[in-house]
Amino acid sequence: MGLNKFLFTGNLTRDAEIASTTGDRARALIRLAVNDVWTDEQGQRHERANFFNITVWGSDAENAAKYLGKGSLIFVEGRLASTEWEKDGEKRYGTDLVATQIQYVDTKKPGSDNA
Amino acid sequence: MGLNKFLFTGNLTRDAEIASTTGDRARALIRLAVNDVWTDEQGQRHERANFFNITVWGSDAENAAKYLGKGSLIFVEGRLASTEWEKDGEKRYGTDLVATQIQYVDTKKPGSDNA
Amino acid sequence: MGLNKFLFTGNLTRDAEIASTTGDRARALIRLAVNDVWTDEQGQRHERANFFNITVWGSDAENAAKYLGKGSLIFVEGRLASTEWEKDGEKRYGTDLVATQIQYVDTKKPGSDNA
Amino acid sequence: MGLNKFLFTGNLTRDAEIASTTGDRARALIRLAVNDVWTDEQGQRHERANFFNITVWGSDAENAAKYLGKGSLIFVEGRLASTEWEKDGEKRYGTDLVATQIQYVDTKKPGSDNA
DNA sequence: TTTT
DNA sequence: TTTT
Repeated sequence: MGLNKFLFTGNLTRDAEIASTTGDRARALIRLAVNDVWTDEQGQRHERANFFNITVWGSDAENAAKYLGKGSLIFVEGRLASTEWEKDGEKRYGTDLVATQIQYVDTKKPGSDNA
Repeated sequence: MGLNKFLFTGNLTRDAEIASTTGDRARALIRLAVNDVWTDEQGQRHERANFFNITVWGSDAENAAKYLGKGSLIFVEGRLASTEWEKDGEKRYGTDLVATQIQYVDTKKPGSDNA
Repeated sequence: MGLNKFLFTGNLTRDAEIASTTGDRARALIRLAVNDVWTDEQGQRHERANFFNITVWGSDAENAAKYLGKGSLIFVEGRLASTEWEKDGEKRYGTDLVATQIQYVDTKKPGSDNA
Repeated sequence: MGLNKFLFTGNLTRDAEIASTTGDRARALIRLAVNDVWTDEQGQRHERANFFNITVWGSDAENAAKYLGKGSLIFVEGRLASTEWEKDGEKRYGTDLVATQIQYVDTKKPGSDNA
């Protein structure tokens, strides 16, 4: 019921690929670099990239695998999901990013147009 | 330069507290439950809560510690930061959530009004 | 396909009421006051209320009419729709606000609890 | 004090231009098309564009005039302001959209890169 | 480590 | 007054 949304613009650091298909539902993984620029209190300019793994489902996943390559610029909207799992008897917590919508700003993949 | 934003509405699962102060800059941690309700293809209703740790800085942190208690309903906006660290010689990757704006929708803390 | 969202917290300036029902679909109108506080460059504090008419559909409309009265505090999420119409042979343009989700923060209506 | 926010992604329907400058404060107007796609209960696909006028102030206005042309894809965040005025002795009410943040997703203006 |  |  609560609002749960993320918004990114960034570039793929590798080609999008189908990671699995269960039933008829494809799942792709997108590795995104989101660039950050800021100036600190001393007026010094800084740059840093943040890297995110984003899960894409269904026909969005199939389109991503077809059209999105390394370097592609996209706008992504999605939801955050909290996860927990166990490793070596120790509980761990993490955050998953699931895309609900992708807009192709600049498709770098050969043979694809920006449609 | 890229767009990097998250938006949540949710309830605190515990009182907000100052976690540390470096120089004059306070840092608080907020533990947020964001409730999700959806109906699947079979018309079955599902509910699930997602839990997020959100870092708050400066005067926002001080106000959070003063006014936000367990159960408080807030709107939070912020940025996602990718992190990497090592444990037992193994690289791990995660995602931090940093608040840039908090709006108090319903303050549950005794002694605080919704002003 | 584009992102289109508004977010408000505010108080009703009058009781919510069903405005019409077409088929089985109810439509209610909510009149919301959203308070604004800011300090100008001279450090002077200002206050102002903004007033918005928000359209609510279906079961949300029925619930609003049942539970939301003058003074109720709510969180509303919704979409903006551009409209155009003619009056006296002159074209006019406006903006409609349509709720997609309402959270009751404080129900002022007698006989309703904050559930 | 209340939350008051809008979020759009859309394309400019014309070049951004400085509308006025008072003191040293520039004001620009952006005309945005926000595309909407949905499928109704009959499975029929619909498309519609919503058109919004957004006011931009200060250096954001100057940058918009420099970098944003017809077709540019942007993300805009801002506040809604209710307005009232009189025309022919009749009171009219409207809603203004004021940008607080603009992110350039795809700058179409010749001579500008997506920096 | 879990809120309404 | 309409963009992809």
